[in-house]
Amino acid sequence: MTGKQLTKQGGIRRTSLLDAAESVLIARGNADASLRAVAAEAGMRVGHLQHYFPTRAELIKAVLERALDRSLERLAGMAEAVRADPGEAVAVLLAEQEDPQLVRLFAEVWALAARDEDIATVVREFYRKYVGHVEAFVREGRPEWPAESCRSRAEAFVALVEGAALMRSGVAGFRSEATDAQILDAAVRLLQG
Amino acid sequence: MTGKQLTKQGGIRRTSLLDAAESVLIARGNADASLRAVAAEAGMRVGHLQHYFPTRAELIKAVLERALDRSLERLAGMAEAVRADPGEAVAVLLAEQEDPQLVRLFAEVWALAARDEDIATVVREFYRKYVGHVEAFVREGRPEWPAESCRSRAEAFVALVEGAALMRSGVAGFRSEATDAQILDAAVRLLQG
DNA sequence: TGTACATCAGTGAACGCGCGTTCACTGATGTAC
DNA sequence: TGTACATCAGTGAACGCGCGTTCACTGATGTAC
Repeated sequence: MTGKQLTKQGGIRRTSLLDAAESVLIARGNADASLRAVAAEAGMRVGHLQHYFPTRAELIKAVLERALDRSLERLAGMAEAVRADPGEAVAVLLAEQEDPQLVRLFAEVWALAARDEDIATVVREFYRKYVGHVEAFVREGRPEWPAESCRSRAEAFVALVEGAALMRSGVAGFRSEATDAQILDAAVRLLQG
Repeated sequence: MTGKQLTKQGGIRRTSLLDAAESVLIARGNADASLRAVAAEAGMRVGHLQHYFPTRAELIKAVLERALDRSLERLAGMAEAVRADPGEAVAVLLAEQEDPQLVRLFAEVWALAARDEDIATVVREFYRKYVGHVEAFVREGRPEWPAESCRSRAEAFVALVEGAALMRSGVAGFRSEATDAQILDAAVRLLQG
């Protein structure tokens, strides 16, 4: 896709193909997300889809990249909320992760990353930036802490939050207020001691 | 499979089919794990495989059930180690989760559970028992704590440990001693305050 | 403003391939008398 | 101990199907002069 020029209409079509592919990926999973299903969801023909994404691999990669970028933007937008009230901000983060579609998408992301080195690179880059944001939050709250401590706390925080998203979803079904409170407490403790 | 009688040889064959299917599932992922690949890995014909597992869905389910049971047995076997030194026991648990094949298998488990209600039931049951074991560890260490607190701490613990397994793997690549120490500290704090 | 032309948008048929499943079959093993 | 028979183990060909990809094509849009 790198060298391809898109008209205004072309850009719109590309975006709706990504939307369609994302929703098919969430609904059916990678194994059953066929180009025909994606094209149908977008109201296009397969050949037309291939005009924008010549191979299936390119389409899937583009879908995941866009979704991960979106997550990072959401996180970056939380900076002020964290400053105001870290506990409340983390609670909001956990609440956002209750979205079943988001959990399904991330389950696909992890499974694909574990197997496809191309996707794995994208995903590692995502978590590198994710940790970078959290590390900045930690640093701001506890400027006296050494850099390495901020980083490792940020990484442990991300591990907890990602695990919580998975376990609080339908996959494991940990959904009680008491559990949420324990997770929240542990998360905040990692952020600010 | 419920009503099928197996000879001694039949039992051996069934087991090696499960072994083969598990290793193909780990190596290729659910999307690319074909019955032909599994049969070849086991040195059998497809028709022969189907004698033991009439449909693909039954095979996959059996593979996951066996793998999850194995994980639970490993956990149950840790009871004494937890009693002796909880911190060390958790460190061992984290170390075991560094196995890339195990992480890949769990990535498939989560992705499948998020989509297939039959698998989801199996997985929820697994986590119910998993939490049960951890809850017993908490209770033993802090008998004065109320039951609900033990349970919610156990659930938060499992969320942290599962997230850590994923993030410490190739998927995110959080692999520093400092991060492991933070995770360990948070995990032990959930177990015993 | 008009014309020519390159490029992008979109169509539709066809390709070979690997898939899960079905089926009819033979050979091996265990069991009842 | 021997025979008959049911059941399990294993073979191999064939099925229809949906898949990703290729390709030659027409129509629409933008750009250069």
